[in-house]
Amino acid sequence: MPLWRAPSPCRTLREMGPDAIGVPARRIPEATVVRLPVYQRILADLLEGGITTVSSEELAERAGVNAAKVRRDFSLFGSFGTRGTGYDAAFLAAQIEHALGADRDWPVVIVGMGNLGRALANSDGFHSYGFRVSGVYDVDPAVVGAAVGGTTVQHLDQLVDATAVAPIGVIATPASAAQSVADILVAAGAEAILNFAPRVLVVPGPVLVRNVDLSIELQAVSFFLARRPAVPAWPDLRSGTGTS
Amino acid sequence: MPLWRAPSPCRTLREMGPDAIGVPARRIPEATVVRLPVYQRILADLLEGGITTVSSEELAERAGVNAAKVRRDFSLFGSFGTRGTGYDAAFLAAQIEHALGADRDWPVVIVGMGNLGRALANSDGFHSYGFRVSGVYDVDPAVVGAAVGGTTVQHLDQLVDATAVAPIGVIATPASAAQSVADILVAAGAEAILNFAPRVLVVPGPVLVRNVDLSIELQAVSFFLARRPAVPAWPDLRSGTGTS
DNA sequence: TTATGTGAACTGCTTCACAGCA
DNA sequence: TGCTGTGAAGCAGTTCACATAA
Repeated sequence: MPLWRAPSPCRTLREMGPDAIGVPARRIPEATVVRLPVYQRILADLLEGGITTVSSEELAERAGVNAAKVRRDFSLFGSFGTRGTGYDAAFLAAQIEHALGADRDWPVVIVGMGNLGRALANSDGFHSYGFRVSGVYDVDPAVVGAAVGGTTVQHLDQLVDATAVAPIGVIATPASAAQSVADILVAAGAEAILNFAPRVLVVPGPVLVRNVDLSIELQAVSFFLARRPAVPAWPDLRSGTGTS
Repeated sequence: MPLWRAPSPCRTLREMGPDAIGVPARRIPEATVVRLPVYQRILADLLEGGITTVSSEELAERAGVNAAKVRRDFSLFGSFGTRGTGYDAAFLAAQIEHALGADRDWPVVIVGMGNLGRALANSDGFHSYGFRVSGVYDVDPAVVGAAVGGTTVQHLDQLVDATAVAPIGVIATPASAAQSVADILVAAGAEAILNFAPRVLVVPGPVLVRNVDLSIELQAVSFFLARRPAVPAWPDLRSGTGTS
């Protein structure tokens, strides 16, 4: 997770004003937010397979969570299901898409074109759900000018106010450069920063920061393995829920 | 986050038996586990800067969390601090290192040598804290045989039981290949899988799975931005806590 | 009959506030 | 006096269990 849990405010629809279209005002738990993309992916798979209706149980199984959680998650946004039947996959997918803002255009700039930056710039996830890589930056002369993910790598100096048209900045630089890149992104008007560098960033209040640290998850793995009761050929308690 | 929160059991030290050396038996919350690497990083910085003692407040500020949380986190492992003074940075770092299992050797195999796989294989995080990339695999003939992160890329077919000496498998393949790679890793004896592919994996009970989905975090960003009260030039409530 | 939507209970994590110790 | 360690309170997220509706 990700990782560093954001204590984000997560404003309700009612607080949002005009955008709230008959949906009850609720605070959406962050835990729910990060499950929405998973449901969305599964619904897309189902639709592609010609399945038009799905129950909370079916969805829960595929998402590796429990059915009550699925129902609770959706109920936070309104009543999308039909009792006795389940959810209309297409309708549900559209609701989630809207909730995630995936029906809007989200230009993204990525700073740092090492392997990670290139992986991100080329990934499906950064070219769908409304996202669009509008610019990629680096400082290495050997990299500047190259074509990556549909754009040409520009020098970081060019970033000055590129974020005026790209509210989301992604930091994929080494840790040592992360804070100064964050400062540049903020100065250029970034509203949110997705930080892949292992550093805690300091940014002004209104800028949203989310951190993803690839090696923290690995360290969490070693933590759990280190205190495992010695590689048990232990009876299958459950098989199939994926996570855990 | 990382992301998909693992409802992991997180066994206590006492349950662990022999390894528990006078430390109180407590269940360590997952939330604490993922903070330990952050503390560890900060302590390393402090030590490098010649600072030998640190208070929970100082540490909290640098980690972007609150001081009570820092104290609670450490107290779960024992009483490491000195009242009136703070924590001995080196001692604390050693305790965290031990808790995370970073004082052991953790061979890791990585499957999928696209940009992400290469980023991981070359990253510091996979070559420190006890981790060691013992093998990297792919199926693309154009990639097999190349040198990456200190080893040579082998064909996936060679993986058969490489995990006998590498309990941790990392999946950095496209989503479509993730489940079959997971099956191979499990068959080869993997005890834990760190999955970067956007797919919920199905694995037998005792295998620990943690998922990191790079684009879910991006989608969470758009969720929060989408319901922001319209780019407020809004009074700094707080500046400096980084995450939010 | 079936499966949603939800009050209520529960579990887990965070934060407060202060006793206890250096 | 200063800062840790921790009961107790508070808050967030999950799960139960069932009323409700198709």
